Amino acid sequence: MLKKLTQEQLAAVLEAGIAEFAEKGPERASMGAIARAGGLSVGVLYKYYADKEAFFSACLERSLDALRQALREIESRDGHILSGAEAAVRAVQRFAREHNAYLKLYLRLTADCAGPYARRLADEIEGISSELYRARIASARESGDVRDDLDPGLFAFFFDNLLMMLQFSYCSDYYRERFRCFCGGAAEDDELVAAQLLRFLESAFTFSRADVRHELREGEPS
Amino acid sequence: MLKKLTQEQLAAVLEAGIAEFAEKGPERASMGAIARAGGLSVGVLYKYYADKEAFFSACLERSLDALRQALREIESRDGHILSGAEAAVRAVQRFAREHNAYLKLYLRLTADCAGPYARRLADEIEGISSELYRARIASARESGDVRDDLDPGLFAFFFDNLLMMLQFSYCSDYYRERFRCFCGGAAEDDELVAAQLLRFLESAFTFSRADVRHELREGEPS
Amino acid sequence: MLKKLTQEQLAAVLEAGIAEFAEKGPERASMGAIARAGGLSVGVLYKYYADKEAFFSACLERSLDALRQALREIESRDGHILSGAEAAVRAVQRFAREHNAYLKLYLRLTADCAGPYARRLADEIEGISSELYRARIASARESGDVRDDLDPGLFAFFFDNLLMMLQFSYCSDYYRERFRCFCGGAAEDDELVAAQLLRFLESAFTFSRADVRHELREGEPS
Amino acid sequence: MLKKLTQEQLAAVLEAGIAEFAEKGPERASMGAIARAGGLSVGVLYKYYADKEAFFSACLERSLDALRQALREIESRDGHILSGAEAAVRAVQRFAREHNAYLKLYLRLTADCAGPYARRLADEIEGISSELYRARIASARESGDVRDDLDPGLFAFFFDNLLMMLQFSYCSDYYRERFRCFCGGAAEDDELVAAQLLRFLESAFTFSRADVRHELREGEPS
DNA sequence: AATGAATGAGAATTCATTCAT
DNA sequence: TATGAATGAATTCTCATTCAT
Repeated sequence: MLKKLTQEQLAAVLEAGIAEFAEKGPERASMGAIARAGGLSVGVLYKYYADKEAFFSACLERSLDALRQALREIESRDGHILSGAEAAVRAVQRFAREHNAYLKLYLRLTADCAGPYARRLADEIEGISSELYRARIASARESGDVRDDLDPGLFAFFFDNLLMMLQFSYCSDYYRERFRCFCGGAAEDDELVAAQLLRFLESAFTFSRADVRHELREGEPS
Repeated sequence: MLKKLTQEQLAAVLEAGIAEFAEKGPERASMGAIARAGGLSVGVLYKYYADKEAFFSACLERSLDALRQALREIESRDGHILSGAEAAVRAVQRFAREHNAYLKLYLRLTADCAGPYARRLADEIEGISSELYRARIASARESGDVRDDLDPGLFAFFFDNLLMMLQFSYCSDYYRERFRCFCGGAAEDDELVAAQLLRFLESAFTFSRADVRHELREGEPS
Repeated sequence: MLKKLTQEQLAAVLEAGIAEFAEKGPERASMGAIARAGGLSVGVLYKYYADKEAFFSACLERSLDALRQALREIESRDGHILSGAEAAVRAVQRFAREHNAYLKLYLRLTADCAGPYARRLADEIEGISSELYRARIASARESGDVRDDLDPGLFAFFFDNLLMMLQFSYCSDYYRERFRCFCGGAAEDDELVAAQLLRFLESAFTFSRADVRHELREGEPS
Repeated sequence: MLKKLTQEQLAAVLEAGIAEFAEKGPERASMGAIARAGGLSVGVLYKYYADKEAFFSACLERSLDALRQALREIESRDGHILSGAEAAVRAVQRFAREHNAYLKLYLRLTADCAGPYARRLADEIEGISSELYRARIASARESGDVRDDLDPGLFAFFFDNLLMMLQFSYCSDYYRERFRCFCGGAAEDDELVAAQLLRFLESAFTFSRADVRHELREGEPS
């Protein structure tokens, strides 16, 4: 009996598929090209995956596993919300550098408005992070670490928006160029970007106009 | 020499193209269907645009013209940077509601990593807003309206990121679903969203940890 | 405007299709080969026929039109049932020589047990001839031209069976060879075959054992 | 040297093949499915049969063996030619009911105009029955049991044609439907069909117009 | 110059056949 | 020697692009 597709081969086609799907889009990606890139024949590919659709799903699943894994790592961190944010920012930067293609694919799917995945994907992925962030924000609010004049959902939404855009700015040609447009060489300096974003977030998270006024008043002599 | 298409005809195909591209995606959009919908024959379409790619690019350009127009309106406003931000947020909301298809198309562009236009278009489009925002921030910094501990480029970048994501959250199926994941029904309440985002921005723009400490100290009796 | 497929071209592809379907069978027939043989590109073929199935149906319809036409010619003849039979036999011979491919196709379809056409075809084609023959036999019986001890349906069935086999014996390789096996060179001699078959039929049609006995008795002197 | 497949295994694949070929047709029948159904691996199947074509041929051969066997049983019968015909008709009916798939396959063969086996098989199979029938007719003619105004070959041919069509009328969907078209419910009544066919044959076999006239004359008083 | 019919390259998918194990 | 996984040629069908009218 011939050995089944080894784990390496399997991983290879999936990676090839992710790259091709990310690069060309699900429609223009060619199963033939993927098989070749993955080092096997179309035939086997179709032995393991019923059709393009099924194979695409498998590629997607692989990408999402990595995404979820990354999320879970951030999730596990305790401590001050800002250090959580820092962990998230760093994770985003690392993930974007390491799994460029995964994010390209993810970005493409989010852009394909008519895509049959939009809804399911959104619920599956964003469900995790939205829940995570909201909970974190709620508990931080209780301990007085964050302002209390913002809706936790919207608060989490704005935060995640900043992370998403950062992610994309590392992987899509368009967003990378845009990043450079805005920031010039600073775009290459991960440390700088992280530090500045955290400073931006710290303020947004922490200080409400009311608080500041209040603190000032508090500080005043009676 | 070709008799130019009348302005109406041109507008008609481009709008037809925008609608079709936004709906079906660049791959599944059919040049034939677009020509028909625009009241032209494929032949003429190909007289004016070298190929599908070029035509897509033209549709995009038209969408972006509208975007630029909206930007210019904001640009013209003077006054405090926060009222500028408010104008921008409102503009984004209005534009997203009115020109759904334009934004879908724009989103697609940003996701098409292999698109040969990505780079050029990024420079062209984002160049405007980045310049605008940076200048505004610089002048606001001089007048003490915004913090001075952030790189103006990154500052502008973070701001624009929030606007971009808001935009997309109104037009793509994926981002709309994500919006709901995070915010529930609040996603439908433009006023609430605008107000909360502005509050978030105000803090991020205005208060640095140093300032707050400083102000507290300043407020203390000698 | 380019001319639509001319009638000749249309006829040409259909003939090419009939030939290919008859030769290779509906599955193995290649649309590409048919288009080439018919002198046009696959593209046009698919412009005029939605898919292989639809094109096959069109080929079939063309064949059946010819068959029906031939039947109608026989049908119109009046007179003695044996002269009707003679007309039928001659028609079968002429048709088989002229429209070899049509009959090959027809034979193939009748052999494809699982084919989706079996039922419909049978009803459509055989309905005509069975009705025709039965009516003819019934009237011939009334006028005493044929025996009256056979069920008209079975009678017609046996008659048509002989015609069918004769038909096939002129067109399929197998049946032609079989024909030669049985009859040697006589198989080539249409006149001889027709004459002998008619003699065979005359007896089968006309004389029942009872009649013969009866006639003998009748002829006897009292 | 290959160890031969055991008789059981051989019989199993061939039967599986016959069933699959009869059901799906030679094109859509899958070698893989047949091997599986027959309890072998594709590999072995291809060790024993060069290709699909060759295997199909072997299945056919097996079917035909059964046919020949049935023929031989009829052959052995002596006696009046009409009782031989009766035996043949009954054998056809029994065989058709019992070995449906064999006949379907045989029918397919006769329809496959391009089949490279058509010729050879026709010679092989039809050679037997044509020889048998011709001899029988010749001896019957000598003993005055059948008319003498027909070519023995054509005579045998017409007779076999009637048997063949009867056979097919019991097994192919098309011919079964046609049978019903012509005969209605009578098609189900084997006894009736046999009786009527024999009556038809008796006349065709026995009475020539000349004979009848002659007998009449003979019967006349001098 | 405009038309839209025709072209044909290219993509998905199947399955007979091979061949490494 | 048996296995059944892997191969890849061949087929259907689509649609961007061309070009005869």
